[in-house]
Amino acid sequence: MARKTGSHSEITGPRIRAEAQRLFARHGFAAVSMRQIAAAVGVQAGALYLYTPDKEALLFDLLKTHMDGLLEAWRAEPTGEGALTRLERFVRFHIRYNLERAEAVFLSYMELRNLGPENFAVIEGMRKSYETELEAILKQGQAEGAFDLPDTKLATMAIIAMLTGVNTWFREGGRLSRETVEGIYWDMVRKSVRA
Amino acid sequence: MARKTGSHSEITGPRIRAEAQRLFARHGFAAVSMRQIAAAVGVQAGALYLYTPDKEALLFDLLKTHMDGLLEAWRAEPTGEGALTRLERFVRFHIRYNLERAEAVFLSYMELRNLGPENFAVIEGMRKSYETELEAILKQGQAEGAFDLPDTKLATMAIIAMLTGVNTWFREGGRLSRETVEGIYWDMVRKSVRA
DNA sequence: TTTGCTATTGAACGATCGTTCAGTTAGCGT
DNA sequence: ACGCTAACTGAACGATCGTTCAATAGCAAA
Repeated sequence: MARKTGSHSEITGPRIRAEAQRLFARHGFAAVSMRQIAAAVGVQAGALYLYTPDKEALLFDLLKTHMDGLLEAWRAEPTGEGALTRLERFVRFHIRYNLERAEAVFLSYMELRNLGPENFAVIEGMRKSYETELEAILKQGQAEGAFDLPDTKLATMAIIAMLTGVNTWFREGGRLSRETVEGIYWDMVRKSVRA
Repeated sequence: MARKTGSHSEITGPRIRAEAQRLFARHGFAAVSMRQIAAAVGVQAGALYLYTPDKEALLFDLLKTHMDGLLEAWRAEPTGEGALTRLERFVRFHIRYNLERAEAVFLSYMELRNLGPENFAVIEGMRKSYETELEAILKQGQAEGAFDLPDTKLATMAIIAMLTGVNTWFREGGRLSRETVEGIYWDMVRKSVRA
């Protein structure tokens, strides 16, 4: 037995990334073996190395892909004029986008330390530039006199932590719909920054 | 060579827990071997099993001890009468207590999944009861008419996530002192909940 | 100074780890 | 029908994993 019937790299490749993401998110990068990933895909461990040079590169690919998607999606989002409108867009976008990709978000926050220094710097830089998007909005609001914030950097971190926290407790089909949650969080954020 | 000169269980025990906490926080539970912990303590791997039945129990002990300390410290905190005062106490307490124990906090959030179901339930229950402390304050403020919150459970999660987020970026000796940070966060929280 | 206990070593256990590679089969253009 | 190549197997590599245990050295009480 060697090649499997119906096997194609355009199918196996994505499946490997999908199963790796699922397993890494569930058990943690270090706790998941290449053999477990292979088994989930339905393939032998050696076959994974046709798709990734090593285990860390597989993780990096997942994180990089996620951050690329996040930054691109935010740039594609319609941008309002006033800081208040832009902030509401950001709050709702962040909650929605992250809830739709819970596994990838989880990985991006938990498994960064398993990257080597260069790979770490790449992801960290992308995260930083995402945070800068929010900070720019806060600065604009400050300049407009719509917000009253003693420190925009700190407010940026506070707001992002609060929004990302939704992922830790929100469950589809629970007591509150995603739209309701978006609304309530937007309300709290709006009040917390207002002049 | 068997027993080391000057060796005592009251010394080695705490050192094992301290080094384990440091290494688990830095590299993750699954990525740290018993031999690494032993080496950090200056002992052979087998000696660790005089102090813990297995690796998971070592992690559980760290998490349990941390949560015990957190709950006890909060109960020892002076409790104001008004909801606003009590909320300020909580905000400042949470930031201060967590910043002083960054490694333990990090572990409590990242390594829960490495516990078996029973151990997991214990820690999860303690976390829940800590969250309930905050929610009680929010409910009181709601009843007093001092706060305006559509959902106290959600506000609880939002505030805790925001406060705990300080640990991800705060560095001693940085641009802002811990007291300043406490003040700014308290300002944002106060505004976000006010009627 | 002997005795009993405490603390630890060091070797060993089987299992599993990430990774490599020669060999083998399936798909496909010719 | 053939030959080339893409896709994968299965076995193997040395390293390391968590854990156990008989042997032993330092300590404290007698």
